[in-house]
Amino acid sequence: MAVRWLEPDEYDAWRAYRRMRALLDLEITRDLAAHGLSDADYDVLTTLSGQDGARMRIGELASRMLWTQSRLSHHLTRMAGRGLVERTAAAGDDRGAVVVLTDHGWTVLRTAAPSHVQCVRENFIDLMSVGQLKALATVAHRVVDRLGR
Amino acid sequence: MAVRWLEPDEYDAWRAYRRMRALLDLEITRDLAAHGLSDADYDVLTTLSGQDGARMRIGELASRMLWTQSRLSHHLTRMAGRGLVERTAAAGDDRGAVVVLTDHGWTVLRTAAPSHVQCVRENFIDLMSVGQLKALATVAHRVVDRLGR
DNA sequence: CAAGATTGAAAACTCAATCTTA
DNA sequence: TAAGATTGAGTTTTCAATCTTG
Repeated sequence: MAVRWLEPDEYDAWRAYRRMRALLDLEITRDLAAHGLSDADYDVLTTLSGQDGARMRIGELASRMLWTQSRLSHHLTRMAGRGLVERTAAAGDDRGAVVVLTDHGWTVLRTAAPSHVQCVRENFIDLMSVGQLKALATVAHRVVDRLGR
Repeated sequence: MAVRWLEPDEYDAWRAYRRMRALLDLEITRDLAAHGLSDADYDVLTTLSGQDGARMRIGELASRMLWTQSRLSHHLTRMAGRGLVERTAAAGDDRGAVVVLTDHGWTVLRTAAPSHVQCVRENFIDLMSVGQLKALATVAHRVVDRLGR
């Protein structure tokens, strides 16, 4: 099978995409660190905050975040230790567990969010035209449709 | 200071972008793992392979990859242990060190590359129109210009 | 036995401290 | 003292094994 290597334009786009990601990640990490949060912490907090009662089954949270349950379990232990979340029993299934955002978790999230959103805006969203934003969204959705189970 | 939250379209694009990244990373990781490589390994190998003599000063390699020297140093120790790269002295500066791709490193890279490129093609590049590819590249370059040093 | 989740050990990454030469 | 790089300790992530309930 002959390999179809990337054309110059394709290779350039791929490399630029990779570099953008890396730089944006560094910037976001820096921004969140100022509020005492890691990227992972913030993902957990925002994902929970979007749910009714800010609570979720652990397995569901893990699959939503595309994390392994093991990773999430370890991470929740640390976050619970800092008072950001709490583990509670699942109603109707004694095997299951539910994580809930604590008041403190809410407070920290609300404190960090404005600066985070501004960071995303300044360094990503606001650098695009409407057409580019739309192109990005379209492409992203196609990739997600293809790879998302 | 009032926060400019993301508009629905912006939020959707941001979320889709994040999910695309995560899924694409998982797929690429899976593909490379079949050849015994991590994403980090592959980045080191390809970056080195693009240089004259497949050799680079360690500090230069670190900054090119946007890694800390510490991370790279630890990683090179492991890669050297597997025979993928070799540390050598830098000509003209006895403080410096140079990493070189070994023959084995080349072999592994050439073995893994075709499948990796196909993975990137199938799940990313080939899912875009020419216009979308161009939009992506433009945006990525803008972000890189803004955040890169 | 399968599902839901946790655990412990090993690998990878980060951070600050250290070592060596310019 | 600064530049180039490595080291060790602590944290996070991964991988496989385990525990508990359906």
